[in-house]
Amino acid sequence: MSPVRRSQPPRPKRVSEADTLAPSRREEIALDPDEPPYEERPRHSRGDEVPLLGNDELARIFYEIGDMLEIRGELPFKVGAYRRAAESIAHSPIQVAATYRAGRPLRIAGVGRAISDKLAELADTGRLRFYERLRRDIPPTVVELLQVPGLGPRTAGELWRQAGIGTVEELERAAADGRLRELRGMTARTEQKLLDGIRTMRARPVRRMRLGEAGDLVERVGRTLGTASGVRSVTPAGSYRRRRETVADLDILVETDQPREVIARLHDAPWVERVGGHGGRTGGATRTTVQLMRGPQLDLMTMPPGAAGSYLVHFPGSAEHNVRLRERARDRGWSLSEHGFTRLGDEGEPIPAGEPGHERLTFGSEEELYDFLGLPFIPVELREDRGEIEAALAGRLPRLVDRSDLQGDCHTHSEWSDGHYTIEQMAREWQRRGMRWQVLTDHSQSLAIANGLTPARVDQQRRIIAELNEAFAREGSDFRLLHGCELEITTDGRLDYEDRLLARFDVVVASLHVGRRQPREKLMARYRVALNSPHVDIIAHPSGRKIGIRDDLDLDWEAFYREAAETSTVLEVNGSDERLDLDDRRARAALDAGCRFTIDSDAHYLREFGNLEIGVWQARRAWLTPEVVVNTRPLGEFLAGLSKGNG
DNA sequence: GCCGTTTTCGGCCCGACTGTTTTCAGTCG
Repeated sequence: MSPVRRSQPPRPKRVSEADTLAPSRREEIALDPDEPPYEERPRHSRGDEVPLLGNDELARIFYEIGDMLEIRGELPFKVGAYRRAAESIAHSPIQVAATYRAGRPLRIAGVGRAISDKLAELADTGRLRFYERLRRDIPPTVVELLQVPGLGPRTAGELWRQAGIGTVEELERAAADGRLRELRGMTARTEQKLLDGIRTMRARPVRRMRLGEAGDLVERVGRTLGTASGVRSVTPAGSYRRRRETVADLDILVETDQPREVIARLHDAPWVERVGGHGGRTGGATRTTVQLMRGPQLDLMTMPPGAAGSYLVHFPGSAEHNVRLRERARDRGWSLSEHGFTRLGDEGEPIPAGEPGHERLTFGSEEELYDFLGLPFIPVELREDRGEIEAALAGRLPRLVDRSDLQGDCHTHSEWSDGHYTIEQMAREWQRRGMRWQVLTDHSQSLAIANGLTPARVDQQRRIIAELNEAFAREGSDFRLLHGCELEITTDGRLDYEDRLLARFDVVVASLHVGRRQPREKLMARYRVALNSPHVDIIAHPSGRKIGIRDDLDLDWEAFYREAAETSTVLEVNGSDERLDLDDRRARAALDAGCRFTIDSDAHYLREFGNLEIGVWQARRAWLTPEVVVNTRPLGEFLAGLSKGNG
C-alpha cells in the first residue's frame, strides 16, 4: 500500500479533507459533541450498579483498540503499547477493574497514565468513550478482516478507506468480481491470494488443541522425522513447549545438517494433508509449513548442528520474553535473532557479514545463551515475561517442581464410582509407574450420576484396600493405597457424609459438581463449609471449569486463597488436560497468598496416569516449588502434614 | 503510549518470505 500520505508534510487543513489526512494527526481528545459528559449521565449507570468487567473483557477491549489504531495507521509503538497493556491485564491474577473501583489501582506493567485513565473509566462506568468513538470510525467487521491470512492492517485500512470494503463478504465479492485490481498495488494475483486466504480462514478449526492431543501429535511427528538421515534431535517449540494450556498450531525444531532430507520426509508423511499453510506458503530450504490431516498447521524449522541454542530460545518464545532478551543483548552491543548474536555497529545496526567488524556468535545450548546475557538458565515454562527476568537477575528463580518429585497422587477413581478399572488395577499401575503411594477417591453418595458410594459401600471398599495393602507388604513393596473420597459439597452447603464417617478416611478431597450457577456469595459459603471442616484436606479442581466447555465458578478468588491458606486446606492443580484447575495464573496467585498444593491425575483410566505430568507442567508455569506441593512427600510426612490442627 | 541508578525526551526486537510500487513494504511468526 502507498505510504505517500503519511510521509507528506502537514498541509493546511480543509474541512472536506478531514478524512484523508494522515489518521495519526486526528484529534483524539475532543469529545464527541453528541456524547454527554459523565455528570449528565443517569445516576444508575455509575458506581457499584455497573457490572464489573473481568480481566478478559478489559484485555479484549484494549486488543481491539490496538487493531483499530493499526488499521487507522497510528504509530506502531502506540499500537504496541495498547497490546502490551492488554497482555498484562489478561495475565494479571488480580481482578484489575475491582482495584480501580476500590480506588486503589495496582501498578501494571505497560499501563501508564493514558491507559490507566481508560481503565478507571471502564471500571467506573463499564464504558469507554475513546473505544466507542473508534468503533464508530472503524466498524468491528473491518477489524475482522484481519482474520484473513495474508491480509494485514495496512491493507485492511486501505480497502476500507479506498473501496468501502468493510466485511469479509464484501471483500470476497470484490475479489471474485475482479474489482480489487483497480486499486493501487492490487493485481489479479492479489485477488486470488485473498480468496485463498478467506477459504483457509473458513476452514480453520476454531478450537485450540488440549495439551494431551498436542502431545500425541508431537510424538508422532518426532517418530517420523527422528529417523531421517542427518537428524540429531527433534524438539517441540512454540506454546506447546511452554506448556500453555491449549495450543493453536505446532512448531517443531530439528537439528540436522541435511535440512532438505527432513523437509522431504515431512512432506511425504501420510498424515500431511497439504504442503503450505496460510495462503499456500511453501517455505524455503530450511523451514516449511504443512497442514495436518484433520489437525492443526505444523511449522518445521531446521537448525544447524552445534548452533541450536538461539533456536531453542527463539522459537518456544514467548514473544514477550524474547523481546526482553533482545533488549538485553542490544544493551551489550549485540543483536539477537534465532541465528545467534550479531555485533552491532556504531549506528546500532547489526554489521552485515563480509563487512569489517562483523562478528557472529552461536551457542549449542540454551544455557550458554542465557549465560552470555548474564542470566541463569530460565525454565521454558516461565518464559512469559511475568517477572522471570527480574527474578533471574536477583538470583531468585524458583527451583520448580519436577515430575520426578512426585511420590503420590491424591485423586484417583475406580469402577466403584465412575472409573473404569478395578481398585487393584489402578493401584498396580500407579505402583508400576513409580509412585510410592496413591489415594483412592471415589465419589460420595449424592453424586448419583457417578455412582457415588453409600456409607455401607465405603466400609466394603475400606476392607478391600486393607487386603490390597497387606498383599503389597507380603510382596515386599512399600507402595500403599490410601482410602479417600471425593466428597461432594451439596447445593445447600452440606458435606455429603457425616463427620463420623469422614473421620475414618485417610484423606478427604472435597469438590463441587452441582449447583454451579449459584451466585458468588452462595458458592463461597459452600466452599467455606469445606475449608473450615477439620476433615477436609484438599479442595479438588476449585474453579470447576472444563476448557472450552464449562466456565469457571464465580468466586471471590482472593478470599478463597486467603481462607485456604488460613485453614491449611490444600488446593489441587488438577492435571486432566480438559481441567487444568487451578490454572497457572490462579495457582500463582494462591502461591502468593501462602497456599499449599497437590498435583493430581484425577484418573478414571489407567492411561490417565499421564495427567500427572501435564499437571506438573501447569504447576511449573505457576512457579510452584516442591516445598509447596504436598504429594512430593513420603507417605508418613505427607499424612502428618495434612493435619489441620483441629481434626 | 510507555519508560528511565546513565535519560522526563527519544528511544522502543528480529528475520524470512512474498509480491511487485525494480528497491521495498507488508505480513507473519
